[in-house]
Amino acid sequence: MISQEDLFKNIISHAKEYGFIFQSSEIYDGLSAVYDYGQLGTELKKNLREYWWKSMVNMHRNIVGIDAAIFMHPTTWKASGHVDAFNDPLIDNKDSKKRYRADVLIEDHMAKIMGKADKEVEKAKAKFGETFDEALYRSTNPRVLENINKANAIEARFKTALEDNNLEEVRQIIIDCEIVCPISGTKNWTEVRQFNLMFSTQIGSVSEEANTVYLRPETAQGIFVNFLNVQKTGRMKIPFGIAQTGKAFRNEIVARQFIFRMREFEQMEMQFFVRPGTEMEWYNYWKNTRIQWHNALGFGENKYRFHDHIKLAHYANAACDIEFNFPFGFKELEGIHSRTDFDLKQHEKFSGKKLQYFDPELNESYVPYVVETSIGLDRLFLAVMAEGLKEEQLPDGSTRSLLSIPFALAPVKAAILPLVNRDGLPEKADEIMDLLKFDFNVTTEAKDAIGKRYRRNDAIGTPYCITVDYDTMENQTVTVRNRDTMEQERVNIADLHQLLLKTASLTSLLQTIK
RNA sequence: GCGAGAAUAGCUCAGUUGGUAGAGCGCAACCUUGCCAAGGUUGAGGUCGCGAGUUCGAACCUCGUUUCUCGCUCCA
Repeated sequence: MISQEDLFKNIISHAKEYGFIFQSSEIYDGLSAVYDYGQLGTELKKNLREYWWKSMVNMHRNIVGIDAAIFMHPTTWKASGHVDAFNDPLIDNKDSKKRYRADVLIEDHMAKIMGKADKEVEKAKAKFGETFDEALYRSTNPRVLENINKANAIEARFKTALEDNNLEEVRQIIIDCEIVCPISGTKNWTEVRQFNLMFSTQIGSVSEEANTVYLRPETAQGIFVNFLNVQKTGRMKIPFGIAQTGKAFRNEIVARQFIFRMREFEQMEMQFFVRPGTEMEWYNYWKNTRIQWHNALGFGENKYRFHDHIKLAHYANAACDIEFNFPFGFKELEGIHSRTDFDLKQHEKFSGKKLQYFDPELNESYVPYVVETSIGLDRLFLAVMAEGLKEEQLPDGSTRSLLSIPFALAPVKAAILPLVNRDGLPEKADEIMDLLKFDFNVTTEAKDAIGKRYRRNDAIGTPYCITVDYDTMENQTVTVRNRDTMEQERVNIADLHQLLLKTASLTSLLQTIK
């Protein structure tokens, strides 16, 4: 039995060995938390993207897709809250050289003070026993009140400082509260600085402040700013959705776990615009629809779970994650958020343009509410690799490396293999490839013993090995070997296309979710 | 960001006290080969992650650094 950690290491080395994923700029020692997709990884990733796109866009008559630019007007990110909310105030202790989040230090300090008040209450509780009125004691005892007031005062001051973006004041609070470094125990603090999680660059030749643009930290805003363009030109009627796949960029302080958290990653997301008041209904609809989509991959329902957010982001009135059981535990794979009208209202405010929909049924205009589904393509890729990769024990005692992913997702659908590399068999294999290559990614290979070629294809997840033998030359049939069962059946060459379509195409997978 | 571990051929890994760089698998060519990682011959591929230091001499010892993994931390 191999451990989860070993499994994860196997995934990483298998992904490299067979050309799924390479570290970025490897010959220069790599770039931290950036990865490249190789020849097979690109195919698999493309299939996953297409599975998502077809099910979300093509299979819903009221959802359309766009492809917004990565660069957006800088004001976009002021409106969205990213310029403020994506800034973490950081402070260093000069003695211990440790770096802390200033807001965390202050919040911990407040928690400590509140803890003192709670302790006082506990003490009194023990003293007075059952007759003790906790609420009354809390609101009257001077020592408890003092601590509560102290904490509230700090909180108010801190909140003001954050709202004014006053970093010096944040530092002053830390000094005034006499917060010490947990390591060195000193109050020798540096200035508070902000570490922006957005990457920035300049447009034009002069690097002035006004020309600073950001690489988008999420794709959603490209949809919100195009809301009216799409609604009007597409004559869309609420409820309707706009979908998009594309790269997003975050300058993570800690980016780890292979392709799970990267600085550059791909999102697949859909913003669904609904009549205000109906958002919870749609929120539940999409929770249900999305989990079904995941379950259609056949990894088992116990691999997924919902995680409802208790602490909601500033834009949301309901939010949950679909978590997947990765080799390193249950982690977020997809987010479903009820974003209210926050985003569109913000863009109205900052742009001065109306972003409203006239609802003919109600005979009134309003800013629609938004329900978002947002999934990380790279995380989905990792989930598929983790589920598929197996070291299988065979009855004869040997083992084989098997990538048992859904047929529809396989990078290569079929390998056409001449039994031997002569007597016209390779040419026959080429003929079969010409029949299939327009609709399916197929390969042909004549080198090495047939068994070795079977195993190589097992390792990259090819569902079928089509073998051309001497009978093929006589009666136009081939043997078709199933990747998972290793069993073979004889099939007419003329039936191969239909077989792949029915069992290994995206169409076949999409039909299971209707 | 902190702490721990790791880095030698495409992959998995040996490498003794500091003394000319190794294996298995894989890869390429040819031969052989009638269905589950077959055999043979030949060959390519490494300044041992990178940079300093110690030493007559460093894959090996010391320091720094990069990258990866794990645990904290963080995470719209």
